[in-house]
Amino acid sequence: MITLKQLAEQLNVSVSTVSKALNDSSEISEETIARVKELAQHHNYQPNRIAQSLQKNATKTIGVIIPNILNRFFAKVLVGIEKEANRLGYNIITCITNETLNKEKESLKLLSNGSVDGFILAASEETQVSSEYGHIETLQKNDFPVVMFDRVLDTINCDKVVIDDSDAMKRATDHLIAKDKKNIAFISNIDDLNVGKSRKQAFKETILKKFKTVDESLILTISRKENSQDKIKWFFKSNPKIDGVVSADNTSGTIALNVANDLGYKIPSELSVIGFADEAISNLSVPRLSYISQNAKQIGINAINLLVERLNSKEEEKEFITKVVPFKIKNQESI
Amino acid sequence: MITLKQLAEQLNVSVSTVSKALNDSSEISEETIARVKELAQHHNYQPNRIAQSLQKNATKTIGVIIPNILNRFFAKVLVGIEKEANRLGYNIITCITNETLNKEKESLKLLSNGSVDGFILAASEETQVSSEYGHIETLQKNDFPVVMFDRVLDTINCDKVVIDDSDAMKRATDHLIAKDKKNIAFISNIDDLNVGKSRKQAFKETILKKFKTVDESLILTISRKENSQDKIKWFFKSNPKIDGVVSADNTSGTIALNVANDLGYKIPSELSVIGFADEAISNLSVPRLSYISQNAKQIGINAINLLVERLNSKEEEKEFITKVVPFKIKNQESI
DNA sequence: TTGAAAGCGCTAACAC
DNA sequence: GTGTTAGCGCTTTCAA
Repeated sequence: MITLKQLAEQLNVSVSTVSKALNDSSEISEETIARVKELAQHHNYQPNRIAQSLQKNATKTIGVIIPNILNRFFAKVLVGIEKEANRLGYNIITCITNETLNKEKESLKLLSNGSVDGFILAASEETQVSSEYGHIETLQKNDFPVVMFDRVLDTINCDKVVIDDSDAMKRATDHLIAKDKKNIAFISNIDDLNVGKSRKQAFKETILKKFKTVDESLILTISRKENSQDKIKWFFKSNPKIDGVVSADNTSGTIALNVANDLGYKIPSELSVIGFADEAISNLSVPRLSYISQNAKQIGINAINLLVERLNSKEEEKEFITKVVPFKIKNQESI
Repeated sequence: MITLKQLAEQLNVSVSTVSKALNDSSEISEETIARVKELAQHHNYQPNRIAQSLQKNATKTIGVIIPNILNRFFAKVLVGIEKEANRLGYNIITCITNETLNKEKESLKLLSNGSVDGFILAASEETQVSSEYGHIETLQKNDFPVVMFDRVLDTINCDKVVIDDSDAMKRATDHLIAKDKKNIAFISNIDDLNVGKSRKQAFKETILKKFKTVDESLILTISRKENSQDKIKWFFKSNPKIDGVVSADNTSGTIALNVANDLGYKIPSELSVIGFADEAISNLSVPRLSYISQNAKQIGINAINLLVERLNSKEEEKEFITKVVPFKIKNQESI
């Protein structure tokens, strides 16, 4: 990598002249600018980002803290963040917490040594259940802007991006009700998460409103250690009256459909299924899963935009906002 | 963020004393070290990484260039890289090329301005077909170590991590042959990729060796625009004699199984399926898919280790090595 | 129109 | 044992 100094020596001008020339300063003559730029081009000069960062006290880099990149939803959010960040001139450093509080703490601490200008964060499962937020508050005390998405902590005061989970679940359930389903089951393998809990809650409320009662035996929660397929199969066999399934996560719906189809259910006449998913996932079941799409990419795009706005107006005391990204329901053969 | 200078002022010592004390230099008295460390702790001092990077001319950051994070394989590799990188004291900056040559070029250029010490790279689809490698060679000329994985370019001379794709495909096919399958089909939605081509080639060779002939009508390639499920359904209906399926990617196998099950095939007696996948994917089909696991995480771990070794011995002229990570075959109900 | 010098936060050679 | 100084590559004020 060639430096300003080296360019200056070769051109027999000062470092500052070269710097100004490359930045099209009006102080420098057209001719010098041309000379400088030509040599810079020739040597493929690129300003050293680290030096710029030190000087400007801004790295143009964002820390993205994500619980689990194997979860399609988070992967998609990351795609949105990355693309939009690049457009805005930012790089992203990704940390995967693997749903642990410890890794989350470590990641934040590590990156808050000047490596990044701000954070985009979805809290880990462990953080949510432990209610330990000190590490995030520390960040804010140290003047790092934080944007939370999806796994949002109510007690933390910052910009947030979410979808209206409860409404999505309500709409999904209503969909089955509208198809005259009477014994609608709820399946979730994310019952330990806040999102999982609020989705379950919304499901129950919707059912309660319609049927005046909730049959708890039609609610299946699957823990991380259990095998979803086995458990769902057992669930159907134990509850033959089930005629509808709402899935709270992005795999149970697929599995439920495939299991039910295998068991001989006529879909959708005898059984309808809807879940949180996307087009690619819906293709993995026969028949195809009807799904609620969370617009994950859009969530990512919103998050990075909120963060960059915050960075660009660090002095002004703007109110924190919570952006609610609309979801979409896609109807397919399973309903 | 508090700085060395500020600490020095508060302690009435020089900046270098503080620096040395924090680094446990033997030049400094026990007592001073204790005083310095106490204040540092109290202020939660962390050395500014950017300043260190500038000084040491090393960022302890790695650029990871990946074609598509929604592909489970790449997501898993990333998990491996991230975890091991953290263990080794490195951060990673992730760029997603979305399979385009252009984004790949841009990402490499952007990060080679001093942002990272080296690169881990899986070439984009477009790069592979275009055979345009100049951007990678430029990197190497500029003394950036590069480790390629999976999507490896033969003409680039660098450390590499791969699995023996051909052998994996051969073994998978042999598995079906051993089950006395006579009309084994091949399904792929990655026929445009090098991996896809080599897997197809290996399949054909294995079939040819056994049956002395390859029935081209039993080879189904699905393009990005087509709907896999529709096409696979049509494929089965057009070729009722199929009694085995090998899938080259990580979705076709699942879809083939679910479609076949829906069409009434008895599995595995009438039809066996095997594909590239992992445990979570295998759970998405009924019955469960037998699969070839690529040990994606291990590939990532190997890649970062090779890179860091290279960084730690930049002067020595070590030979480039290609690490072949073993694959695993997991037998389940589909076979 | 150009250049000299200071400084971002840190380390390390060298003086005292 | 501690301090002074230079320098990593860059930007920016101020002086010429």
